[in-house]
Amino acid sequence: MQSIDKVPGIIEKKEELLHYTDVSPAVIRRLPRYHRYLGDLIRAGKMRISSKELASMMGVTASQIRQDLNCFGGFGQQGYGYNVKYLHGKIGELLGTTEGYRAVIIGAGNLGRALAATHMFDRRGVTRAAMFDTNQSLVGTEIYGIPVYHVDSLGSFCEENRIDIAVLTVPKEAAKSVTDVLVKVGIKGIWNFANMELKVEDESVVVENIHLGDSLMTLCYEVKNRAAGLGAEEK
Amino acid sequence: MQSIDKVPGIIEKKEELLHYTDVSPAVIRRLPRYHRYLGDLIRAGKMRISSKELASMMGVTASQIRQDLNCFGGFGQQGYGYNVKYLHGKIGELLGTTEGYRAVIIGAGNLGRALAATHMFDRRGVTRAAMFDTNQSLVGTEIYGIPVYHVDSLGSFCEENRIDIAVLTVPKEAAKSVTDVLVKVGIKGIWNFANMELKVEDESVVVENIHLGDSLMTLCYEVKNRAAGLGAEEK
DNA sequence: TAGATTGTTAATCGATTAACAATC
DNA sequence: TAGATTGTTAATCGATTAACAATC
Repeated sequence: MQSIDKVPGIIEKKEELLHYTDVSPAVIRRLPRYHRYLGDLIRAGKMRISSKELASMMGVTASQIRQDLNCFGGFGQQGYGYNVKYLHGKIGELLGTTEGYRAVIIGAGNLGRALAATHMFDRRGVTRAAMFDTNQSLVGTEIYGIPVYHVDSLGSFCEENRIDIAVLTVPKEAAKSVTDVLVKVGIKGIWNFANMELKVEDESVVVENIHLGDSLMTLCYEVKNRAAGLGAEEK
Repeated sequence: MQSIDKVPGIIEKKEELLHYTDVSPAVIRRLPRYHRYLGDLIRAGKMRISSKELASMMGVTASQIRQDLNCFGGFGQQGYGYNVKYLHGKIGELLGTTEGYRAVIIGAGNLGRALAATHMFDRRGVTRAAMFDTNQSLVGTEIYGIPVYHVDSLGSFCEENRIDIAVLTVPKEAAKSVTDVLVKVGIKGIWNFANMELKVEDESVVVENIHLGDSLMTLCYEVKNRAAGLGAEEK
């Protein structure tokens, strides 16, 4: 059997990760989950894993895992499986963790603070450069080590500091005007928690709308129907 | 043309909304979005809408809307379209807004507070009955009008008050033990914000795992690839 | 009635799974 | 070499779209 540490052949395969504009959204939405599980495996000290084993851990088919990964080139090795650290790193690269993205959080309310407090950003290689709010008693302070500025200075701050991503936790009413500023200064991505679907004309801006309410409703649907379903089965 | 207010025939069609165990998850995940748009239309004073018009608003096909709605029976009327209020109400029913569900929020940190502060719950007919935390300085207080109790009393509270849904905003480490208590007292649904995939053996418990980090990573992927894609097109 | 638009069936498209040859 | 497991093609399955008859 081969050494577990050294995986000859894998590292040399493909040095450049190109942009894959043709990969289906379904595949892309699964990548973070793979990344999470591989992170757990690293922490558990596991060095290699087969698609079969990972599949049974994740509750998906081995075929799907192999198919998904092969959208981006061969990360594994026949007869061996996948090197956990290597695969984790590669998926991380695909997901932009090595790009050094810089983010601002707009809105320093409960949700803004909740997001600021997590390690969600650093863990993914994203720097939280600043927070913005209209509340004068917060302006000038720091929240979890992140400086808070007035929203009025958002535009100039983004111009003076390279900012890639904006996290929007402002009230619905403020979202539009904040977005206009962000688009003007060339923001690349907006993570929108304002309770509305943000539409941006500029094609170079990526918007990810979060609708927690939709998730709650889906849960309620399942609760309602699970109960009914189980009741029916008992009869 | 018919009266816009009265939609003869529609109301009488199907009085009982049965449980639809065979409807695909893809359809169910779209229902909350329809519900949102219909809510907006009500607020805008619109009385009726065709699948075609709604489709163009939402950026989907009219076919999909009709197909989706027909999984649950006919909500529209040939030659007329859909009555906005009626359809909104029916989708709301499907999603359990009329079930009078009662929820507890476990964890009174930033995220717990953020969720407690929103109208997300009342708007969907869900009552926030109580919050729970281990922090003694919070126990006995109220947060946005919701009483805060010690986590130790979670089990007895749920037994004494009908609680359907638990919102988990506790640290990863605490999630397992809290879940055990919840399952024991017969919780129906768990909305899990702890940074891990919660698995519950008991088949009658529905779990909805939220992974905000996955969403952030997807955004980063798109930012990375959009940039690359646009660059390529310019050449 | 004529026009409009649904409900529903049929056709297409895409995504998942199975199978297996390639190869480590 | 033999065994294992990937990468990849082919088969299946499910979801979306198109079309149109039913009907308000």
